[in-house]
Amino acid sequence: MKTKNYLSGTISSIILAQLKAKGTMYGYEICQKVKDLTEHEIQLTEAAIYPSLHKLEKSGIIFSFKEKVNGRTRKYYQLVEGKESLVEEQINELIRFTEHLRTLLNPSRV
Amino acid sequence: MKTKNYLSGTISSIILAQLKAKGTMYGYEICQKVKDLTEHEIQLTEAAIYPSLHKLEKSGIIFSFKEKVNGRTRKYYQLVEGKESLVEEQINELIRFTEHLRTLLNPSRV
DNA sequence: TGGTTATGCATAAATAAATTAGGTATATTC
DNA sequence: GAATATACCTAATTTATTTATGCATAACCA
Repeated sequence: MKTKNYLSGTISSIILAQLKAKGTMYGYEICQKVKDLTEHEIQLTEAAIYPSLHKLEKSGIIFSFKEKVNGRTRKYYQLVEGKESLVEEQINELIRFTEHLRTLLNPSRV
Repeated sequence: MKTKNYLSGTISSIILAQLKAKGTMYGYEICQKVKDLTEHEIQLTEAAIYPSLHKLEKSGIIFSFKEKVNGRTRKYYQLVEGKESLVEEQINELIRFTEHLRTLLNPSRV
């Protein structure tokens, strides 16, 4: 798919949805998860995800902590407590957008 | 909705889908149609659509002709014959993307 | 043991796209 | 005659991702 530029603006919501579902994840893990869930069609690259994670952390919606696993350092991310409704809102907004998009693209509409 | 940056990369496909559905349309009309179909939530602005239309025409997938209606000039656009499969492919690619996105955002997934 | 792949983080520069902000002009409605 | 709707357009700014790197360790395989 190469996902063209479709991802634009959606990355942060995708990240938040993964964190909401799993609780705690690290960047590389999120990339792999997205790949797995989309049959390798959506490739959330590391160059895209790390800046996005940093931005989300800076905004106070997620936080991180480091842990050493098998000699490699992992930086785990988690939703900040109390921000759940904000997260949900952002995800729902994007879902609503995709529904509108579907309407606009649907060839069988009236 | 303000549609944030969600639209990024989707505009040309939205345009093509409208032209495919209606046959012939002019820019302003496409903007209104998109607004109508999305309860005013997606606002395809003229500043976004005109450059996109010009680009599509330049690429040879659509063509235009002018017509004077009620003293105002309208520039109609239409899909170039023989490009239907290309158009369909582009629309389907975006539909497939939105389906993947839905999976990624779906809170009830496994 | 040496090379490749996988894991795991990160950033700088370039690119691409929409948004912001502006412009022109006619018709209609109040 | 003022505001709104119709109808086209573009330049400059902003913003985001992608391209292209970089570093480092672990695991696999030949």
